[in-house]
Amino acid sequence: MYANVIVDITHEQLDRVFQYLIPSSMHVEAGSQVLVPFGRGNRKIRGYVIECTKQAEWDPTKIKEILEVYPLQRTVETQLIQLAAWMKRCYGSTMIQALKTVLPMQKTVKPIEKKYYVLNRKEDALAALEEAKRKRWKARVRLLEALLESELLPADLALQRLNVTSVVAKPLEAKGILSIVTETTYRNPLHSISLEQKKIQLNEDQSKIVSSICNAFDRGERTPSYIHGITGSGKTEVYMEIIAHVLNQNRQVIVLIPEIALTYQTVMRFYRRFGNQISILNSRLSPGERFDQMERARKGEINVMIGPRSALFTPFARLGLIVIDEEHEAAYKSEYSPKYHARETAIERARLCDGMVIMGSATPSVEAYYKAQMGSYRLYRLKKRAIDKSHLADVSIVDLREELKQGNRSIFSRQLKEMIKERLEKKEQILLFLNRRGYSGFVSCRSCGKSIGCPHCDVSLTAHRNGTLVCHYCGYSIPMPQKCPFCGSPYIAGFGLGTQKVEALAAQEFPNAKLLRMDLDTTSKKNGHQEILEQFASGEADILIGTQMIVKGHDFPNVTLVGILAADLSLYSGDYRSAERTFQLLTQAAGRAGRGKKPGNVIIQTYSPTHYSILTAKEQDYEQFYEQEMTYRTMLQYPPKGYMMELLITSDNEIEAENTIHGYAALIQNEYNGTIKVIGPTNALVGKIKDTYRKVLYLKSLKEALLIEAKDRIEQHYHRSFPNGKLRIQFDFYQ
DNA sequence: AGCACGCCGACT
DNA sequence: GTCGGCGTGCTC
Repeated sequence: MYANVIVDITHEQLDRVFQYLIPSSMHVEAGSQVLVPFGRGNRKIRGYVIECTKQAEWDPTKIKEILEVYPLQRTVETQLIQLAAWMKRCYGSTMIQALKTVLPMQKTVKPIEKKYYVLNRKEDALAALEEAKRKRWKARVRLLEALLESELLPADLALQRLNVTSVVAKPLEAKGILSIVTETTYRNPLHSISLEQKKIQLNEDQSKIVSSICNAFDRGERTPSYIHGITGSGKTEVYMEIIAHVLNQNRQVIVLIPEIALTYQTVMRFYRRFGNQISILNSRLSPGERFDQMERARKGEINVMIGPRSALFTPFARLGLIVIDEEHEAAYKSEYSPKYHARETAIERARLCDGMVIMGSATPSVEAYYKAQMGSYRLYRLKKRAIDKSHLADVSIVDLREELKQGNRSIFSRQLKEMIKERLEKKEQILLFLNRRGYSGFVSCRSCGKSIGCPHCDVSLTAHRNGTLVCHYCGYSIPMPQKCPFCGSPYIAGFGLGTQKVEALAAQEFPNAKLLRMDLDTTSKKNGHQEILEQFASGEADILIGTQMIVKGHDFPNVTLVGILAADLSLYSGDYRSAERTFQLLTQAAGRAGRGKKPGNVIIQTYSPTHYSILTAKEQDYEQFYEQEMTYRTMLQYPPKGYMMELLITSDNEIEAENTIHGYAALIQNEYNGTIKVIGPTNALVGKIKDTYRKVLYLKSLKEALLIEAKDRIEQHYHRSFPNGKLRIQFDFYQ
């Protein structure tokens, strides 16, 4: 028997599988950690066994034996490696990709342990430099000259700029001319914050849920819980009570929050309650700070980690609870291989450490709600808003087709205009929400209708403010042309409705209102996002205009009107989730109105006023939406009723990609005739990126296991025919 | 990464 | 010839 072993994930060149012989007396299994001889010097290093096989994929005479197996110990690392193996199996990535996802600390060890070369005595160095010059030791001269100039030289810089490796520095260190110093700094991005231990009073519904979940936890029941609570019903307080309960039992907690909702407000609430035992991960942290946070978690210096998707892999040894807030968020699904979903992965991680998962949302994903209905999760409901007298907003729909018939060509319907004026008089605030999903500022010709695309990718170029057209996939950029490159017509223009345009039109319509705009341009500087929200919250402006970002997680008690300018832009994006996304966006946006004690109004402007996602969003009736959506999904066997897998093939050779994917389609067609439905193959939505062709194939089945089997079969086939080719395959499971 | 191999200039 | 620095390429 042979073992396929991964020895090191920190260096690109070692980033593959090595095969070792398992001595007959030794018991080795997938997941074991082993000691193996490596390289010409047979230096002993640690490795992870990812699988055991009878197949020697290397010249058998050259395969070395495993030296030692470490007993399967229950450390966090072992658990995370097991989790990686599960991700590889379920999401169809390579083991290395999965390991890199769950063990991010290995990769960031480097910037933390920074190596420096430091000069000891100048005279010695000058003497050594003389000698080196005389003997023409070029690398040594380069190093010494650089050191005489700056005295302290980071080793990575020496390697990049001077082409000096540690081999050059070592003899100099031995002679005492320089020292090699490794610095391990501990950065702490947290500032100590005073605790205001304010006891929150839970209402009856909230405390019922808390005690039910806490009791289940104490009894050792580990079924995930789902809290379906309308916006503003106080889910966070419920989480915090349960977190406190779990912390009291000396267990640790991970809280997942989509990055977009991880606002100062939210963070402060957790700080006030749990103080210094919490830590926060976000994309603003440098890799070093990030690593430090993970290291503190491993050492048990903190007990609660709050962060986005990747916080799921915090190395807590006593993990007892994972909370997933805003469960429906698309950000919980990874875009990179392994394309894991945080919900499923959290449940598996919790299973491995005997922990529990709690999720919550006002608009659960259809997949999760289905599982709750099937009894896989315990379902709890919060139907009342936590603040007394605050009520759900009154929502009305405006048919934009009707407006047009009446001769109103403005982007504001008459009803919306009137209400805005009324609120402005009352000094109440307004949110204008632009549903821009799926829209990009592409440029097209009004004469011939052609749009200007990227020559390397199959997408339209996006117009930027500085007068250039940029490809968002590869960065290709050209100045905005004065006339159409196809027909020469001067009438080319950006198409669609941007936040800037809305701002300009609003300024025209309501000249006395103070406007604030929130989009990529105004938030790109550090904390721009935060600043704008605070400005608005403190009443510095009357109207806030923005996209998705303005509807997440921030409370504006003085907002009493939300206008949704074009509700259906997200409805026809052409995938089976578009209705769900539309419903979620509209409901979340509507939930922003009337968070304080004043009643709120919401106006939804749309061209499809009879679509069920818009009608049910108006009623703010999730159950109704769910019923209708499930009818549609059942009819077409989309998830969660059926399972679906996407196979993506990328190659710079289009014909090879085409042939291969047709081959796989035929293979599955033959092997699983009737049990797996094959759709395609076709070009991917973006058929070419950076001159690499992209072909996709969809497999649908009622049984998930069959799809995983099909994935394994395709994988085997791939390994046999393209051991190191440029053609790549990737899997994505929709669930 | 870390190690050995082999090239090539310098010293004896 | 031999010694040893320095660049390169491989590791099952």
